[in-house]
Amino acid sequence: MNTSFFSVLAEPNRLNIVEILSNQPQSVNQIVMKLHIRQPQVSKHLKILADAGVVDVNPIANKRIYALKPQAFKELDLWLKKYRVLWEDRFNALDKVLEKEKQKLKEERR
Amino acid sequence: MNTSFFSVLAEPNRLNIVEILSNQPQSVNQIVMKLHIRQPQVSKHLKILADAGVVDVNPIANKRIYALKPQAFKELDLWLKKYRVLWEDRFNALDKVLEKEKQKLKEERR
DNA sequence: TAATAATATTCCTTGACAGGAATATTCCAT
DNA sequence: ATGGAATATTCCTGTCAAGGAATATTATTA
Repeated sequence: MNTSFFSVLAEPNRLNIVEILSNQPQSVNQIVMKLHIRQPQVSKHLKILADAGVVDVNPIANKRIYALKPQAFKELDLWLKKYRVLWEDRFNALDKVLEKEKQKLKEERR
Repeated sequence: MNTSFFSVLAEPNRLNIVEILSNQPQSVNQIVMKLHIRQPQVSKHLKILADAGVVDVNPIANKRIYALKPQAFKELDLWLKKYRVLWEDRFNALDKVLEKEKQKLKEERR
């Protein structure tokens, strides 16, 4: 996992755009109408999202239909797998580590 | 989902710290030794991570053991659920939307 | 209590990035 | 080819966040 996915979603308007596109692919103007920013900013954000591989474009007539790219989210899901043990593991690894640290301290003092 | 989780992980060193902590909770110095930045920066990044609820601290002697907070990752997982249909759905919604847009255009021309 | 280890904070500077405004580009219909 | 609709790009400015350096704080040990 690299940081580019996180950094593009760190901008509130871009996260909004992603949420909007999660309903269905749509054109720039459709997105503009659902946000409180102007068209040039939306185009800029879409470019950043496209460069990061989060969305892609399909031109239809003189409209451009933006859609989420499944691969990006698939990769995030894969990355997140590593962290599922955090809450799925029934027994808490933290307690064990802390206990071990305390033991080490005691031993050092002997 | 708010952007704070994404924005804290957008910084490469912080993402590194998270990956390091995914192995096990550990002290500031242990983290410093595994990165190429100095202790004050690590402390700063840890503070940002803590403020965002991604990590928390347990003091042991004069060390401070940082650990990932499961809840943060659980929330990301929950958010991501909405996007799983993107690659799990066998039939591709994009094609349908594009087809529909083309239809609309044709109808407008009549 | 003084010294030291471990960690946190402050101040400063610089670079990146978002929005506004204006303009450019692309595509389509006539 | 011309006009208009849809979208993209450029330039500018202000803000914010990261790193460096120095220093402060906290906790432990002697």
